[in-house]
Amino acid sequence: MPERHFHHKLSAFIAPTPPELSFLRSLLGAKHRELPPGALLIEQGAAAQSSYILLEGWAIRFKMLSDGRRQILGVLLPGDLVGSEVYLLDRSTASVATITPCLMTEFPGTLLIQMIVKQPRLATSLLWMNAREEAFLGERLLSVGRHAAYERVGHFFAELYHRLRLVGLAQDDSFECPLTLELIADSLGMSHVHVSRTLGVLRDEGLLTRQRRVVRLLDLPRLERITEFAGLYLGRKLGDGELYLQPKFDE
Amino acid sequence: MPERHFHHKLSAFIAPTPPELSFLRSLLGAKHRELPPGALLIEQGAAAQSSYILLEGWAIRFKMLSDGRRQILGVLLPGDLVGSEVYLLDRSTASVATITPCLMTEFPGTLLIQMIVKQPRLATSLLWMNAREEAFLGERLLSVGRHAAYERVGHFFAELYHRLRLVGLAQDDSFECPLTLELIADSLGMSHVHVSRTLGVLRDEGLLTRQRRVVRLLDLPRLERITEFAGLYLGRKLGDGELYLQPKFDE
DNA sequence: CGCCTAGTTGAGGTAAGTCAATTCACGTGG
DNA sequence: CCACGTGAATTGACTTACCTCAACTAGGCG
Repeated sequence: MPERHFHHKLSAFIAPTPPELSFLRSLLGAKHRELPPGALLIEQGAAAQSSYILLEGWAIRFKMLSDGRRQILGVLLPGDLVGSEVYLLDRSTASVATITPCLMTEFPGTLLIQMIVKQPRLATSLLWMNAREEAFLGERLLSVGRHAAYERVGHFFAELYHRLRLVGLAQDDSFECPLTLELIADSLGMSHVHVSRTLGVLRDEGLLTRQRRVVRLLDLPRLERITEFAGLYLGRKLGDGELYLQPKFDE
Repeated sequence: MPERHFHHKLSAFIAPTPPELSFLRSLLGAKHRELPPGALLIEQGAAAQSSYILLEGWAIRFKMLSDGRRQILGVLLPGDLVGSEVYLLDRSTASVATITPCLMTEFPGTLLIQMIVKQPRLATSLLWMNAREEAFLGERLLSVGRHAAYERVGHFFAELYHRLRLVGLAQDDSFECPLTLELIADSLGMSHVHVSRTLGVLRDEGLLTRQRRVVRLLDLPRLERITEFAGLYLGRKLGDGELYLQPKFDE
C-alpha cells in the first residue's frame, strides 16, 4: 500500500472526512506511472501539464545551467507533491527526475484549482505541503549561503532523517539513502570531492556514518545543535510519536 | 495611492470582478502600519500572527545563525505579500524587517484561509504570488549554489529590475535601490567586500553601474545572457507592455 | 573475470574571505 | 559655512576554504 505515505503526511495536518477521503481515494487511484531511475518527469521551462504525487522512490527537483552546472532544489520523497506549481505558473521553473525506480500518481494540474473550490479543506492541506517545501528551500538557501561545508552536510542529513521519519521510512537513527556524493554535492552547492572529505570529518567527529547506502546519525542532538537545525517547519509539533490529527481549519 | 502596486501585480493574473474588487478594497483599507527603517516585523520562530501587504518601501525576509551570520531569503518590494505562510505553519520560519520606511496593510492570517472558500479566484491570485516567490527562492538557490560571483550579482540586479518594473518602480534602464553592499552580500551568500569588487568588474564590463542609490543596467540583454536569467517565473508573458488581464481560472 | 560506477585521497590552484586602512557622502551642530 | 562624526564604499595585503585534476581503490554485476 504505497499511498500510505501520502495519507500519513496529509493526516499530519487534517483528519479527512469521509467525503474527503473518497475524493482522495479517487485521486490516488488515478493513473499510476512507474518510472525507472534517471527518468526525466518534468523539464524546466516546458509548458506545465500534470502534477504528481510521489508514492514510492526518490526523485530530485533541479535546475541546470547551460555549461552543465546543476543545482538540486530539493529531494523528493514518498508522499511528496510534485509539480504543484504548474497550475499557477504556466511553465515549470525546474526539472524533476527520478533517481530510483519510482511510482507516481498523475493528475491534471487544474485539479488543484478545482479542489480549492470543492474541497477547500483538502486544498489547504496541499497548500500546507507547499509551504513546507518552501520552508525547505529557505533552509537550504541559508545553508548554502552561510554554512561552512560540514554544517551544510550535517544539516542536509538531519533534514532528510526527519522527513523520512514523518513518512515512516527511517527507523531508530538510520535510513537508506540512495543519493550519490554527486547528488549531495549538487544539493549543497559544493563538489563531490569536498562532500567526501566533509563526510570524513563528520565520521571522525562521531556524528554520522554513511556506508553503502545506509546513513546512520550517531549523535542527532549534537548534530542538530551544530547545524542549528530548527525543524520547526517539518510539521506541527507532535505529542511524542503520535500524529497531529486535528484540523487547523475552522469553518 | 500606494495600493496601486498591489492591484497592479494582482491584475497581472486575474481581472477582479466588482465583488472581488470591493473585497480587495476592504482588505486594503484594513489597519495600516507605518514602520521606520530597521523595524523587525516578524521574528523567526515566533508564533504566527498577522500577514501583511507591503504597500510602500523595501523590506527583507531573512534568517540568522547564532553567531550573527545572516542569509536574506528575499527582498520584499511594494505589492508583495508578507508572511503569507503564517496561516499554514504555526511558527514563522524567517524574520522580516524593513530597510526603508514602509507602509503596510495588516490583516489576520486566517483571512487567507477564509478567502479560499469565499473568494477562490482571489485566493488563487494570492497563491500565484506565493508560487512566484517560491520561484524566486529557487532561482536564488541556483545562483548562490552554482553561480560565480559576477553571475550572482548580475542576476540579482536583473531580477530586481524586472520585479520593480512589474509594479512601475523602474523606468528605462534604471531604478532606485536602497540596498547596501552588506544587504546584497547577505542575499547572495558572499562578503560585502567581494560584492564591491564584483560590482567593479560589472562596471568595467559595461554591464551596470551603481552610484549613490541608483542602479543602471547598461546592457540588459547581455546581462541576462551572461547570468542565464530566465524570467519565466516573473509573470505571464505579456504582449509588449500590456498586462495580462485574462483569468487563468476556469469555473 | 573484468568492467563500470562510486568513492577516496593527494597535490596544487584559485575564488572568495578576513582584517584593516582610507576615502567618500551626507547630516548635524558650532 | 565649515568642522566634525557616522555609516557606506573602496582598496590592498594576506589567508583559507573549497575546487580541479588526477590517480587509485572498492563494490556490484553481467
